[in-house]
Amino acid sequence: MSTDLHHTPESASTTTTPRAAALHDPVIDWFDDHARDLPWRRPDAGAWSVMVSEFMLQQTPVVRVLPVHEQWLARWPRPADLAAESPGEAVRAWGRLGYPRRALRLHAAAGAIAQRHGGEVPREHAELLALPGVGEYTAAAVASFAYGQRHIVLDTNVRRVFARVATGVAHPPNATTAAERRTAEGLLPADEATAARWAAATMELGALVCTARSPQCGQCPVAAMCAWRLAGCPPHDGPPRRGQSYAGTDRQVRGRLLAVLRASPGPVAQAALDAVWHEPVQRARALDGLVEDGLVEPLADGVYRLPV
DNA sequence: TATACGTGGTT
DNA sequence: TAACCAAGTAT
Repeated sequence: MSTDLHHTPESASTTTTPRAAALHDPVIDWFDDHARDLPWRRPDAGAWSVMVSEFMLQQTPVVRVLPVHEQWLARWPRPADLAAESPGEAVRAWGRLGYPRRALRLHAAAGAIAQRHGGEVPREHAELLALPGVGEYTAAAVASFAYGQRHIVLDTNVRRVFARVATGVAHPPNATTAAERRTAEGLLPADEATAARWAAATMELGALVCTARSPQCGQCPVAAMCAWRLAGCPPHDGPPRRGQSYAGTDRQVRGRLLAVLRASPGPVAQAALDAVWHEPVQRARALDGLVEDGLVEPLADGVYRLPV
């Protein structure tokens, strides 16, 4: 990894172009007027609130995260509070947000924060990245949103905005590329506080206006400067965007099995799990996978429970 | 780099 | 209605 990936204040002001600077004010002004009032964005929201939201928002829409986030912060207001719980309680409280391994990783991250960071969410990008379940995006997001630092924050919304505004294509590539990182660096404001605002603003613009299906270009503050619009809004021409199959997959079986475990306050008998899926080989494979992932604990005599 | 990993709303 | 989409990470 090069130092460029850290996006430190020292490293990037040289790459900001005048054209990039012309985008900053309109987008940030738009954000001032249109930003949603989300709990993790309020002035009294701490880094822990931001971090919990980022875990929950990985591949999950805001509207579904809202109530669960509120419950989590009320129940576990500090990382150490969550760390003191069993991982199974985290999985149970995760409810139907999906990808329950995120609950396990957030619980593990809380443990690491309690143990290695004095109970405070770390400020350093590298320290955040070292936490379980924290990747490049989440580390940058927490450092930027919670601590006001200057980082490129490349989530699916920002990538789509930049693909259109800067690159002139309808959609970003399937996986984040070095070219996208260069584009993002070139657009990132030099000033730290402005960069943090820019990160949140571009994300919100992608979420509310520059959407995947039917962008509201009439509401966009930079429509007149958008490379994609100026090119006539050409349709996506790259490789097909990989869909996520679900029906009939192990993921669906895992979901059903875990739903039974979550609903039960205590251990569950094999028969209750067998009832959720007819095909025994796939059912066994899914259950083994859940055990392997630490989401389920096998007890003696074919009884299972959430991890303690 | 490609794939596995939940869930539910929208078009 | 089947496909697409949603603040990604780990392997």
